[in-house]
Amino acid sequence: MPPSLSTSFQLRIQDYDLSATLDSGQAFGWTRLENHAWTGVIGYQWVRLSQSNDRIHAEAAIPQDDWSWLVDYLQLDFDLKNAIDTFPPDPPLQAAARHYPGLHLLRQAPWTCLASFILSSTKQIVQIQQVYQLLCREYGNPVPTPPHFRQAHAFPTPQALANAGEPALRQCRMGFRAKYLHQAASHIANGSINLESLRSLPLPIARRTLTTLPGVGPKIADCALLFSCDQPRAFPIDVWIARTLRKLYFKDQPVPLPKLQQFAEHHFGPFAGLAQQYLFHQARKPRQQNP
DNA sequence: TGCCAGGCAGATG
DNA sequence: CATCTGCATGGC
Repeated sequence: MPPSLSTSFQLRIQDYDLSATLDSGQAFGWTRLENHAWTGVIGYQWVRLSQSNDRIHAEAAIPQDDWSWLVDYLQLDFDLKNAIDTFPPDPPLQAAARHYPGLHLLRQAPWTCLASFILSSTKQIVQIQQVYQLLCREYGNPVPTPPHFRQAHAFPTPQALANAGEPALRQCRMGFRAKYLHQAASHIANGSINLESLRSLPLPIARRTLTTLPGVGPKIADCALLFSCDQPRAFPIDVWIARTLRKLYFKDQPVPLPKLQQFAEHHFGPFAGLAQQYLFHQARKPRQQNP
């Protein structure tokens, strides 16, 4: 067996906060273990991730000779400092970015990401995580899992969810979103929309494509585009971000969503979506005064 | 207990 | 355009 084939992987890295990143409302399939470790499934790979000082540690279920899928998912090569340098010299944003050094954007699989955000509307993050896990266990393919860990499953394919049917999906506690998820899955499964192609389309075109799907409006479209389709200017505006933008930039006036969207795109620059992630994290997990 | 949650679609002025 | 409402479910 070549020495490069191993179930474990380590990488030295600066400016990466694994826990903040996995727990920032981008991806819903991660389970926090004790001592700051996480387990989840990337594609068809089970992984356990942890961080100590300047190292990311990964443990897979089966030996790997190529970890690029992990590097890609975690965006370990992404130059965070360079991106933050493009932010406007805007005190509230600069402060938010300083509060969460090392918070990155992930690069998820487009279908997994789109589907999980279809489930997200007017649901709390904890509930989205529950429904996500339920869907994986019911309709996802089992993946190799190390002993002493609960059997893991991949996220279900569009075909699997299309075949399941709306009433069955409703059993997974997603309520009225079952119809949206089922229709979206059917469209993707029959090829009328190619999610991978969104990665090379201009942002406005990619948006228009996604919002033709039932249950996908501007917010969910931008989540999928930002978190999985290489669209760093996408700027999802949910209730938290809307509140934050109104408070920080509009003196708490009731500015309508389209106006906020327009403002954000002009104000935050080429990595607007990353700025959004810092503002979101700060709004959702306000940190008590820094020492 | 009631309010609200990483919204959207359809209906009304 | 802008605003309003119904939609399921469950955490706090």
